Amino acid sequence: MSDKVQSLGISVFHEIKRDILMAVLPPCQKLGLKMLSDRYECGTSPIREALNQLTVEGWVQRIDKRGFFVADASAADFADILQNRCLLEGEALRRSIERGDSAWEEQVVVAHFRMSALDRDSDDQPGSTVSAWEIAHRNFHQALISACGSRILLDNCARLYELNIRYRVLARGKSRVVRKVAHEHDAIKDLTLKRDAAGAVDALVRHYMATGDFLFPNKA
Amino acid sequence: MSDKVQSLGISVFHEIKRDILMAVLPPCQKLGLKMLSDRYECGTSPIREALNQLTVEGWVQRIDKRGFFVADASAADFADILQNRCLLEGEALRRSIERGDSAWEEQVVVAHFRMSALDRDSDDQPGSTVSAWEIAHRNFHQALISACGSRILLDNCARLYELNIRYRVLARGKSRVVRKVAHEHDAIKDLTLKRDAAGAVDALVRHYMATGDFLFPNKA
DNA sequence: CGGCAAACTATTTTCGAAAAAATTGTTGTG
DNA sequence: CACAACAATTTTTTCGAAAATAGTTTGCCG
Repeated sequence: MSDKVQSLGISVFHEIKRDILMAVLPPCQKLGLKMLSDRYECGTSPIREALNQLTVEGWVQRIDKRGFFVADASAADFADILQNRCLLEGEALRRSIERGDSAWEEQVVVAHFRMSALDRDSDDQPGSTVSAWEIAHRNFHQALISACGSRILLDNCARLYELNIRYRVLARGKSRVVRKVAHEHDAIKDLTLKRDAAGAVDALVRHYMATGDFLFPNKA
Repeated sequence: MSDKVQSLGISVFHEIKRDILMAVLPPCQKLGLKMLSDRYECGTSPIREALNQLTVEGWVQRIDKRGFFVADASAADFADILQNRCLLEGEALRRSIERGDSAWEEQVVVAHFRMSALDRDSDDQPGSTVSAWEIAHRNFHQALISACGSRILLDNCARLYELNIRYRVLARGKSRVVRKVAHEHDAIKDLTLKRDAAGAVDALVRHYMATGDFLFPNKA
């Protein structure tokens, strides 16, 4: 299925991104060329290629002639990501509800069903791979906004969504209690299918803000 | 002032971006490594470095193992950029008006004044350099939203703004008449300084949409 | 002991060439 | 004449090393 024969630079890009996202490579970690070259078993050219892209996407910070570092993580940055997600996904959901056809509705229903099926088995072991639930959750949120009609908006939402996951991973362990989000997802799905744009967007935004308060109770 | 000793990859990044923006490198143009290596007088490594970053920013399209191309330009893409600019800059302006202090007001006044001073000398020769008015115009719009408080939002606005310029350049010559935008800028500035968020955002959005209709009268 | 410069080490940046893959061109066959 | 298989050429991708720059240690002198 997946293209086995793709450039090293591209596969290394995804590997490094995953390792930063899963906090295997912690914030501010120096990303030396030699170290990465050993770790991912390839020359420095593909590594450099990946790092350049990751820099633009906000995963990596570059200091000219001084090297690459994993992007710093802060409550302020997290809040910024959250705010922008609310703005962008809110608008995207509004447009999806306005423009979505029945095929889109089906997508939403299926994605929600698959995610719900995984809710019981909370397999969030602190490994280095993305859990099945994480993928299903991502697909659900993606499905909601998939009919918005704007490629740029979708790309930005996807980018912010991934940046956000890192904070969930970083905060994992700090809070024992697992928040119950299933009913929130249910509400978003139902309001969306009822084409209640204002209600659905409101539920989505509150869903995100609640997550934010949960991870960083101190800051606004 | 400017750091003379910066990496080749970084300077080439800006050069190629400028050439795509100024349509010296037209849409869909094949960007062969050898061709670029000759043109910008350096090895292929810095070129590749620049192209990877430009790909993420949306200036260049990459097809794995088949090379790089200048991103295609279409009325649909232009409309998408425009819509997203309205959404993002609208929100950014709203937040700026809410949060901006007197230093911000000064910035807006100064930027507007400097742009107005250049309005008479419309020096938009079809060269390969960005005109003084273009820079002043950019600064004005940047100043308006500079107090929004969100780095991510500002970065996205800057990116979309630049992507938008290319369409202005591409459409140049197709329409003889130069649109008069000075009074629109005046209105945006005045409403902003009056802290009339709704009015200012409305004026800003209509300003952008009018530009869109002007460049592509056919499409929505 | 402390500041400072020279020498040394480590790392990033850049180049040029080898390896891998795609594109083009050619020949032979149905 | 169409078309598939094969050879030749071009281009992308990757590597390894040279050049350039940053960081560190050493040694000298006030």
